[in-house]
Amino acid sequence: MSSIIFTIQQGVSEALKSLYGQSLDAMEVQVHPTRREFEGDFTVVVFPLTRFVKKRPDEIAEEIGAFLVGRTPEIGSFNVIKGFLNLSLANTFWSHFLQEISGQPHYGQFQANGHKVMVEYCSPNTNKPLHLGHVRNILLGWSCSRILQTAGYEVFKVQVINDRGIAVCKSMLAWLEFGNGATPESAGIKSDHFVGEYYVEFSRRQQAEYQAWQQSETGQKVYREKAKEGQTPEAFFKEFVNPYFNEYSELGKKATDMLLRWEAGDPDTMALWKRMNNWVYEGFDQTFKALGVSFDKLYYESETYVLGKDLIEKGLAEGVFYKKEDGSVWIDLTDAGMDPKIVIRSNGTSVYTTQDLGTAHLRYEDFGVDRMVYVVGDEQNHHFKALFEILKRMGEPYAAGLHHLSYGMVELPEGKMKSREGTVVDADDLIEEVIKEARLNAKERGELADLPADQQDTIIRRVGLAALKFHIIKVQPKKWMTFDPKESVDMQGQTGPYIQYAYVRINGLGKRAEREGVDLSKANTYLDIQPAEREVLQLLYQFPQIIQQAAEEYDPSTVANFCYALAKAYSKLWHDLSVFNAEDPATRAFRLQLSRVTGQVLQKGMDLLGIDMPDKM
RNA sequence: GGCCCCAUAGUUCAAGGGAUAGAACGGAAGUUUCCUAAACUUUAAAUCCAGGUUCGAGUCCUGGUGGGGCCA
Repeated sequence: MSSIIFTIQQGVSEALKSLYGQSLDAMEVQVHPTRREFEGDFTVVVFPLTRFVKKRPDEIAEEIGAFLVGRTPEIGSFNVIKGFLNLSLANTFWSHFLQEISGQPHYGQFQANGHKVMVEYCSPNTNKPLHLGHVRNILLGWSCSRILQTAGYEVFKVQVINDRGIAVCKSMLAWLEFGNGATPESAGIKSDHFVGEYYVEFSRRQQAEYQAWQQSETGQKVYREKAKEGQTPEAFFKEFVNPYFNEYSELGKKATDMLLRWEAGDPDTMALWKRMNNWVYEGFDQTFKALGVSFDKLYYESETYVLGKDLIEKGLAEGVFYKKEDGSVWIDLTDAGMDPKIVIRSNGTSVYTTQDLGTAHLRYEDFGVDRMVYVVGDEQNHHFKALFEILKRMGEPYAAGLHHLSYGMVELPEGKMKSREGTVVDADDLIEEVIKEARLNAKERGELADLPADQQDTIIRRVGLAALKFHIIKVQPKKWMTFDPKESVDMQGQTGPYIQYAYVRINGLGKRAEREGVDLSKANTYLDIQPAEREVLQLLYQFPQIIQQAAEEYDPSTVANFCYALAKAYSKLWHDLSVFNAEDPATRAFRLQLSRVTGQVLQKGMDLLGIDMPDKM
């Protein structure tokens, strides 16, 4: 299907030549869908043309309009408002369009483009369960990979699991000291939550330890020696938290010792580490499954944190990096507007950037991707800017295809989530909550009453998750968002279930048409296209461009908003016109076909967001 | 100190330099002998401030104000 937009652009270009003897490249002509409140399908913006043609914009518009209608069969009529030339396409164009996409069950799917892209998302720590922030990350990552795949890329989904470090050791230590050998099974708690409780337990114990220490002789002595003049004990000890944990805390020392034993490969420590991490993974897997997401490969920080040093050596030899007298290694990024960046400390240890360099290189070796997308929160904007710049200077072959899909923090109506204040919204609780709400709604409506319990459950899950997922993903990634739990379970208005509902109505029609063996072959004889039908057709026409745009901008919210617009247009059609009970067979056939394609596109669009459609609701 | 991001109805979100800034929730008023009312219709309500560029600015530029982040 050649683009009608390009046809219009070419037509305008020819009109300029033929009417005014001016030449303008067709691609320069501004054409966009006509706004709802005006009549027409596509609009040519004429204002810019006054540079070439010394006439009033509306005069030029009239002349070009007449020229186009005369020689372009797809264009039926036109109207001019100020400098806007609104073109209405012929009914036959829309009729043909519908016939065409009716024969394409995969309308919107692009041909493979030969590019391979990796999408990294989620990247949790193994000391506590997933929370609302991870949910936004996971939904964005999943959706982005679906969109890229549909846009023609071969996609690999990965995550890096932060499975080592002091935080992980804290959970381990707390379990060892206070766990009495309990297991998730014995405690009857989901296994990642079980481990998370020991992390919390550690913090609690250490807090108590600090309180006691403040009253002790040592604590008092430190206060007398180190407090600033006039500083109250409360203020001083609040500030002194970190030095305390590092220098005085018994538990802190035990945790640090454990980290050292882990680094030394102590067998007991390794065994404990593996055991507890496996509990966490088991729990994560349940959450991933509940959210309907998966990964092609997992990278573990315990394996990747040693990477990168050899690349630094190579870069040193090539003059990308430089060594200071103290032995530390740096890269000068000042001409890219950044401060010099350290990549190896003077004691020879590496920094986060170093292992990220190594990991990127490893992934390239693993998959041969020419693009990598990192779905990571915006607090790391600077980190990725520096990382990408370094990879570019190292001459890595995929360096031009790196992208940080940066997303804003999720806040609650009360403000930021704070683990210390216990206001973190847990992912599993959240999922359970929306499903509960969906169940309540379903009961009230009673539509599912005849179905067997397991089918009801499937539907209720889909509806609940649609509410949650759509609520999060409709917001542009880079925007910080306020997550109101009450609104996230809404099922009316601009929500996932609203879109599902439009689909379910269509599904009902389709089933009935099939049951009654309705003949759709007369669909193409219907030409009296109504405004509500035309609006749906216009949106269907945009679908491939929406996918392309979403892929180019790494922005699933584009697709979410499109799905909503389409569902809304269809709901309007449903209200204004009869489909099954249409006046004559041709009209009915046309509307059934239009409905079927709309359902197909809604399903495909929502699939790109990771949202499944129910048959009934 | 340096760099980056955000600011739109009461609230949560839209708006590829283009028309009268669009939805949803909440508020007010309606629609069901007819394909599922999780729907539809009507209504009140917003671009942080001051300059500038442009035929045209929520959008681009400069300077403020407020909020947030990052780098030492």
